[in-house]
Amino acid sequence: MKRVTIYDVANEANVSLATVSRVINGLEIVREDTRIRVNQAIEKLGYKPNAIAQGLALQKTTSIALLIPEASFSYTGQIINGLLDVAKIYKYNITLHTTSEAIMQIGDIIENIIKSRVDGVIIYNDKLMVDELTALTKYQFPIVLVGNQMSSANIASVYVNLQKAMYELVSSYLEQGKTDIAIVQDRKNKYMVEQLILGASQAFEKKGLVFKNFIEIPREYRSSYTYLKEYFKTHKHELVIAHRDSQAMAVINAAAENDIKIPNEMEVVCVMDTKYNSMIRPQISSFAIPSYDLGAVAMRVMTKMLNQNPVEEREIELSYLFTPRQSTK
Amino acid sequence: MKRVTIYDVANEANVSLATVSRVINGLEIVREDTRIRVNQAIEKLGYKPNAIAQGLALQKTTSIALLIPEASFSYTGQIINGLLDVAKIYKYNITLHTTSEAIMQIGDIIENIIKSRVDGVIIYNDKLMVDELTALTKYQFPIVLVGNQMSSANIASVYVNLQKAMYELVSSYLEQGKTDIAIVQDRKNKYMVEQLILGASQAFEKKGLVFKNFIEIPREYRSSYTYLKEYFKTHKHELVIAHRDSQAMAVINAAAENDIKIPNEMEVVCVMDTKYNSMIRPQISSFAIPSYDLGAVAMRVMTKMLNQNPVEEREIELSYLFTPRQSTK
DNA sequence: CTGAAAGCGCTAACAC
DNA sequence: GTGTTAGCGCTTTCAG
Repeated sequence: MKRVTIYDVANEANVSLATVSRVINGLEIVREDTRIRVNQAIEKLGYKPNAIAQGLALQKTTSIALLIPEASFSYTGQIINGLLDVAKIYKYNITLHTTSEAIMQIGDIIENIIKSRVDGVIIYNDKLMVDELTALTKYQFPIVLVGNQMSSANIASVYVNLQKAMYELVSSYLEQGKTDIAIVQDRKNKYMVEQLILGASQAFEKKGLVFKNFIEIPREYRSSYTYLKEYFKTHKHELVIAHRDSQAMAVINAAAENDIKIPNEMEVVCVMDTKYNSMIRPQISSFAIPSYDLGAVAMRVMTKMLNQNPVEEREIELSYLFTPRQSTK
Repeated sequence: MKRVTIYDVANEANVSLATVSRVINGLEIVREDTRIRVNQAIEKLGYKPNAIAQGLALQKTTSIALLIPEASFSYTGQIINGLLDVAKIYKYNITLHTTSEAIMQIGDIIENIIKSRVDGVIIYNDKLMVDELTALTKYQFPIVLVGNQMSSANIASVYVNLQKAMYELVSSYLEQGKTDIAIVQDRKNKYMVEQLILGASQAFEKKGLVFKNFIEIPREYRSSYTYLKEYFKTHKHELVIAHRDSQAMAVINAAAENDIKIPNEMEVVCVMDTKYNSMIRPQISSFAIPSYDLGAVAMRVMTKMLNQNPVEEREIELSYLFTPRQSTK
């Protein structure tokens, strides 16, 4: 099929290309009959406006870049879905970019994003990447962070206050006199885990105690599970907190292998909620994080910023809900 | 930061924009010293070529659309990762599009993709969507299907032969005299399940038998699990096959709740392999499907087609490997 | 209400 | 080697 341009349509309908442009953009100032004529021509020729050319002329691409850490789809999936759903509504396209562990690449990715002239960038990441952020900041476009609290002139953020969540959870355990509480490291989500530790430490402090049970998975262990299996031979806690479902499962399995009964001898809480938490036995207690909403709201804020609408709140905190299951008493 | 164009760079470096263009495109026919001068100007002004303008001029966007079913990230994650890694190498951008159950939207999505003038489309989907495919076919660009076997002038595909996998698996059970084999429906992956049934039926036929244990989850059940819990009160099979991990887990859990011992009283196999299969206890036997490679190869084939390279094989079959775990004897 | 023409930023002949 | 110029397809004043 030959490329059919606005020009062909104009010819076919015996109008100027300006008129065709008006029709496809729904401008009211076109007479009924010529509009119909143009539409027929469009139909007949199978004309589809070239978004690239429009982008050039309008200086905007109606597409926004999504930056997420590599291989994180299982817990990013809902966020992406939320994002895409509202992107669809506002007719925005999403370009997908992943950051791998190799820091090197990140510069290239940013460069690539800038060249692509997206209208905005949505970033979901563990680490705050301050440098990269400022690099992006230079280029006008709005940035929405999901998961991290932070804002500035053209940066907004949508997040869940994990620190508070952790503070509340840990506090409630401390109230019960349970002070042997541990957090499992999640290398892939360094920033998140920092928040967890902060919240826990705060709760401990309030009780005049010090939080110190951070279970670090040594580099040489391929998986948390292999390490934890050893770990629980000689350790046991009243409560173990993990960030992701797979880590929580590793805890559950490793504990089981060492005959530690859950929840009676040890309780387990997973922070991020996924469907897998309720699929394993015992089902894992977790925080219901509104992942879908995180994405949806982020995209919504983005569209507001793009339309120069006043954004009342640049730091939007979404609520969580602790969902007790079988892994806690 | 003001928009800086190729023109500004040309001015700054006292050359014509053509020369700047040559430099940024790495054409050799530029003298050393002027190239350096241009590069300095680029550096100084912080110039980044406008990919949109390039796209218009070159009639290609170096970006390709990825179309996947909504909410399928958990089992599509690896595919996307493979895709993106290769895309990065070849400097292609990926735009993400998801299809929801509502068929209505699909037309809009296709329309959108066409308008965006991507160089190609990669589709991962359960159903073959023949209509939509032909709609896309009209528009020149190459299409790569992942998961489905199919090809034509500008359509290639990368897939795993699940039918064969199923045939082999079921055959081996039939050889052992185990004929009570069931497959669990997966609504989200209709096409895949069809293949499973085909393979199983074939194996049965060869033995002069008929396969008929297709466990259909009634519409009214929110989840497979709630249905299966009832189902296994009155049913038991020698082998149950599920497509996705979550379905297999539902089987395992529902069986356990009805005191059916796995694998002794009933064996379970999951087709698609995810990390969760080995996280649940008993660990679920499954086929190791090279998801990452599916994505990577798909993208590689795409680049070949885009560069008019001869594509030796338009239907690329990747191999699977049965990985026995605790859910089978 | 419609048309003419300039311009969005860049590439690619074609001259010099 | 480097500059000139004509597009790429569309939007948008500005006239009429």
